[in-house]
Amino acid sequence: MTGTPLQDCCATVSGGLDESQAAQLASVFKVLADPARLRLFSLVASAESGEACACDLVEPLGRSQPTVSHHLSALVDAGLLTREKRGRWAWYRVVPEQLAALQAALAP
Amino acid sequence: MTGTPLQDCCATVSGGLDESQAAQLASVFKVLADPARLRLFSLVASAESGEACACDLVEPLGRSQPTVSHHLSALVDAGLLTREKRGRWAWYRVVPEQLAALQAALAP
DNA sequence: GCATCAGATCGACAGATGTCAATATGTGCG
DNA sequence: CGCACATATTGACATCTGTCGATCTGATGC
Repeated sequence: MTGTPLQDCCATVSGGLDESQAAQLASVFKVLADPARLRLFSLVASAESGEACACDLVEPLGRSQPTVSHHLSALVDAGLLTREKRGRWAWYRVVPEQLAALQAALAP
Repeated sequence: MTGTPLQDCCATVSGGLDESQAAQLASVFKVLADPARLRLFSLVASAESGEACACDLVEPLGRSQPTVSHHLSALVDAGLLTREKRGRWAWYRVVPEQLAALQAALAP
């Protein structure tokens, strides 16, 4: 889970991926392939202000605080979210570029 | 892994998914979250005729025949590919609707 | 300094997953 | 029928992964 940009350009899923390209793309999908992370991501994405505090994510997810922190780190490592610590709190925002890159990878 | 259509309409990732929606969407991502399956899918997607025979997929993937068959079944179960048996051979095609649904789920 | 709070990290553990060898199923051909 | 071939299924195994409780790290406020 590198967080590096998904591809230089236009290496879509329909193009005959080699093993390393496939591994890289798969690693990003893997992060989204979990209900907890998917819900965390959607919670951040649907935040009014464009960002969400970790403290507001534990309760709606219904999982322990360490688990939420773990999943948020995975989303950050995958380049899907950014984390900014302000005082005691951690604020998360979506990375539209990575979302767009994923979407592009699925384009025929 | 049901293969049911991904959503009735417009339940994007940015909309506050509930647990069951998230689980369903995650199960499709999970199938793509593996290099072997991603490469199989891209091989089928890039086939000239729009379909590919399983016999032509084992060698380029570099994995055993049972493993390839296993992954192809997963892709079919997820609704990403269809399988048609003709004689001794099995032919696979992509399901554009499911691909489009996935793409739509990532739309902001 | 000290107590408190938010969040990250660690350690452990049950359950899921990818892989292969062996075997089964089913199809076409003499 | 009987053999060869293409796939699918089964069983076993090592590895990965999600989860939690306990603990550590920092920041705030008295």
